[in-house]
Amino acid sequence: MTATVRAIARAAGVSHTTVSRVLNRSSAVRKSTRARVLAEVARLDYTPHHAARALATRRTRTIGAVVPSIDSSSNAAWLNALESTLERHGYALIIATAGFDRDIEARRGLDLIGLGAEALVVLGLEHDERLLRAARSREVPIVCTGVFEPEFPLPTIGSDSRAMGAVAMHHLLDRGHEHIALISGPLSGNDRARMRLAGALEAHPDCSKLPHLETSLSVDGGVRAIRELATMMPRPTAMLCVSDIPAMGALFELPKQGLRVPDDLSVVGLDDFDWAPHIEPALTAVHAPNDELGRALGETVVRHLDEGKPIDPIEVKVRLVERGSTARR
Amino acid sequence: MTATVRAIARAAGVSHTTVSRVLNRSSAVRKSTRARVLAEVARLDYTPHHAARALATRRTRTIGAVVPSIDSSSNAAWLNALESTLERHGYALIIATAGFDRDIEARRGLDLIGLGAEALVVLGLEHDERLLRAARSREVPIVCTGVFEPEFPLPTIGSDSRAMGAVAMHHLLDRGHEHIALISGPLSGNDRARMRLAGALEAHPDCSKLPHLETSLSVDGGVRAIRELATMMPRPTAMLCVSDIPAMGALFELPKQGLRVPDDLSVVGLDDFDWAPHIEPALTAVHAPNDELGRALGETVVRHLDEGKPIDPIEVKVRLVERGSTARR
DNA sequence: TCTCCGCGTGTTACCGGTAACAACAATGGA
DNA sequence: TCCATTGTTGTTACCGGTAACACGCGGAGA
Repeated sequence: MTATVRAIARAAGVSHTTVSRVLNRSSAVRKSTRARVLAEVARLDYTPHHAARALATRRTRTIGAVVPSIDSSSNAAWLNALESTLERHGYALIIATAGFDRDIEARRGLDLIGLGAEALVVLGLEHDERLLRAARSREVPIVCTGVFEPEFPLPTIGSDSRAMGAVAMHHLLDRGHEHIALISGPLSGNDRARMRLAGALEAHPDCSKLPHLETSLSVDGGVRAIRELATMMPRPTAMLCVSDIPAMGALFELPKQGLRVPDDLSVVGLDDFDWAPHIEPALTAVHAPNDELGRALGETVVRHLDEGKPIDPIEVKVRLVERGSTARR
Repeated sequence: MTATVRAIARAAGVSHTTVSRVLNRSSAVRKSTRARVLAEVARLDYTPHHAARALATRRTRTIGAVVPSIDSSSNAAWLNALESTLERHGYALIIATAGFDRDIEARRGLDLIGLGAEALVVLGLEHDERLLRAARSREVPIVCTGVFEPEFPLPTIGSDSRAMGAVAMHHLLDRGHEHIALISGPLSGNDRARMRLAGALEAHPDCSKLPHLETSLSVDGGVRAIRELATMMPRPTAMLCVSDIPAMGALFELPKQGLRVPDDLSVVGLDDFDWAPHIEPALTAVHAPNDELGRALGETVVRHLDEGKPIDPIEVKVRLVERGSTARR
């Protein structure tokens, strides 16, 4: 029932090609013809049929992203910025969720390629070979985000996960802490978390005996981790949270366990979410600029698709923001 | 370069229609033929061309959602559940962000329709007439979410925003509070917030003189609201946060202003995010089940598109969870 | 034996755009 | 006056699927 180029053409008394030309400014059209066509376009409330155009041009102007879940603060933030950036350039974003399962990630990635995604954004470095092969053979570029590894065969756009861990660890070491507990979410299927953790450990001169608590990636996970930590003897003098999400739970639970921050225990987080400056005590954290990340992703991918520029790795720099949750030992 | 039905057909020595039939089980195909075709499909790594299929079938199996932003906890949560639900039924979700601007929302909604979205999910009741008209004329169903209004001309799937406000207000009234401050994010362009607020006010016998602080929808907004509230004379004995996001900031800032919760001031929130039970004191809040909402949205839309069932309004029930942040006056 | 039916398959057209190419008029310089 | 060039438009094919229809064939029933 909806108008087509041919319907417009008939109404305006021209050929359907001329209508297409008017709509795409692809070649010269007489001013009067153009006006007549545009009038009919408006009158008949014409909207181009995306699938038809995609079929003819072999361009969908669609980008795919596969993430573990939409509703984790860090992903949501860069996805949001990515979507806005793409929109400004006339691209759409399709998001698929895959949890932390590599098989599912591959399946969803293949779905997106099948849907016509012209580029794929995925998290981290580890991906199923089937997905990589399919993307290569169909010439769909893959961008790995949430990490920065300039030597990696695929382009990475993100922050140096190892450095994030290391910066946080150095901060604690500088303040005289040695016995430092590490808290992280699940490491399986999450190489970003593993790299953050590894970066932190490597920065410690004697990392082999640092306690590491692996909990769920939730506020509640942080709470449970602290209950466990409270029983440790000797108690660590500091803790490093590989994600801010459990850090929030930790800051809530520590006082309940009779532990004052930072007097009894210093706490440092990675991510630096918006609540970090306001919680009591304010959380010292390594800031990961997710907005900047989303914009960088979008701009780079668009420049590649529109102008053929290569997708080069980009490091989104992090910085430590010192607040009240850490103190000299 | 990628394989097409015709390429498969040539390789398998059949017609391209037969290949299509094998892939869609649309009519009987001899077992041996079927096997031959499937072998070639696998060998040539064939993937259906989505745009071509969409053009021929006039189905895209794509749903659109227009939200203010992806990275607000409540939206992210139901979007996540919606995406998973749709995926299970073979549908893709395209998310567009529009802030709280009705014009932009209309533009982005039209974009999604142009992209071939078979249904549109939008937040709240107020929408640009152009968008509604376009959806109607193209027979794209629109579902309003984040609200429940059975009498509204468009189907609504969500929680009764007024009731959320009312439940919270009654809780405070029951505990003997009368002088109750209301804190909300920006009301402009956000009818859900306005309805929550209205519901709360209407539940109060003498609502005309209740103070209302409109701040930004952020933790920082809550902090600033409390700084303002601390100067009020006489000071309210309770506050009702129309969203949990500023509620977090409020709970952080209140002790800094020398106000103890709940002794000096009771606090109740709407939404009940995951941190609510863990913050100190634990936040009494009206729980909005966003996961359930996302699933309900997905199932209903899919049932409509796949089975022709009507999209009926669905109320996602809320409940008050009483915790430590509210007390008898 | 003949007809009818259903199964399996191919032929052909169509979905709604874009693009290569042809056609034709008007213009301008030789 | 003639030809090359430019500007404007139409013809036709094609992108990669799906679907209506036709057709040949074998078996069942009359």
